[in-house]
Amino acid sequence: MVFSEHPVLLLLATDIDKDEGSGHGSSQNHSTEPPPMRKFDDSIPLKLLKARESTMAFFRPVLQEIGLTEQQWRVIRALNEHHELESKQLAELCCILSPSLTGIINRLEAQDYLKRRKSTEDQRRVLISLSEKAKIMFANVSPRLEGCYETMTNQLSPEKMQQLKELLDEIIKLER
Amino acid sequence: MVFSEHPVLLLLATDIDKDEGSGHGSSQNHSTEPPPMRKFDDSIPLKLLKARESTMAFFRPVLQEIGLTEQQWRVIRALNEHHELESKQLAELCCILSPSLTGIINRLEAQDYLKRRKSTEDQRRVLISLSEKAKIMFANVSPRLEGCYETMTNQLSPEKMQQLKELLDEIIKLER
DNA sequence: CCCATCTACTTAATATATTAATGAGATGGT
DNA sequence: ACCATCTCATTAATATATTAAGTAGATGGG
Repeated sequence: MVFSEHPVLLLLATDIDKDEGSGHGSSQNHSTEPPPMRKFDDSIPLKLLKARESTMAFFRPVLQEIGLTEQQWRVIRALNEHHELESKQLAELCCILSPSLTGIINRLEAQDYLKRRKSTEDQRRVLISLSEKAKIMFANVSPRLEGCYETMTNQLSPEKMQQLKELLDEIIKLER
Repeated sequence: MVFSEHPVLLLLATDIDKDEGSGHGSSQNHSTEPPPMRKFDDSIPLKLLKARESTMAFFRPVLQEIGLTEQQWRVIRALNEHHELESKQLAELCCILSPSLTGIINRLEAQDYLKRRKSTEDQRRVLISLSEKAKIMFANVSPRLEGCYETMTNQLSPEKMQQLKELLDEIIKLER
């Protein structure tokens, strides 16, 4: 994997106008110069973005049907496992920053999907839990989503899915 | 100014009480009961989200330093490879929907990072290309980002990275 | 040529992401 | 008890994501 390149050469390279017909016709490389920069769509962050999109496509129809966003469902799902959580804990579990979570909680509360109360020991903390309505909805919807998950897993193959999980866990652990 | 925070990714040692399932403790399942649901953070979409966050942590400091967002950089990077693109093509390459792209282009144009012109044959199409300022900036910044990429790759191992790419490509191909 | 239809882009409205700042409440040292 | 300092949640400001609606320009059939 070579990343080193001369900025100047790079600039010159951009002067080569590629025809832009939907395909990436990169067949005209006549130079014997150092390998060009990593191609745009070879980037891991971009692939992770696309992959996430592909997986969400399996679930979106169901969520859309019940009128919940991805993030709202993540919050409800986390609360289903933990009964009651502080805002901060919820944020960590759901990978949602606190300021975003505040709005999400407000909207879910307005729909009677959850309740908030203040901790008696520490008045700063807000404790959040599911309403009965949310529990019932969850019980109805989650089997359908599990079905979607199974479909997706089988379409790739359970082995590859497992392998992917392990690699993702390693990436997640990386510290910059 | 702390990036290392991203509290979202530090859910390693959260002292969130575990057990407490609503009545149905889940250590052992009856064979007749429906299988317990997948645990929350075993979900592939969530892992993909976290993994993307982890990878972006390697690049964010550099982007932040030059005052560009992730999406803005993606656009500039794509334009660096293709010289001139229609809005629609750019959207597809960058995985950004048209309405978002409109705003991103406006802001980048306001900073003199790119130029837009209308196609002469088809007045509907907008053609976008980098300004000289952007090309120079790109030439200066991209080597640093390539360095970040290399650091990340080595930290995981190039082999695993390659393996991950292949699995992600398979996921991306899945059709719902 | 006329018109229905389609396409590319934009606008609008709402939800979320991100960083900085604020306000109420806890905490420790003196 | 007093005060500087922290912490948690929220607000503010800006950028993006997402769906729906709108607008101008192409396109094909009658």
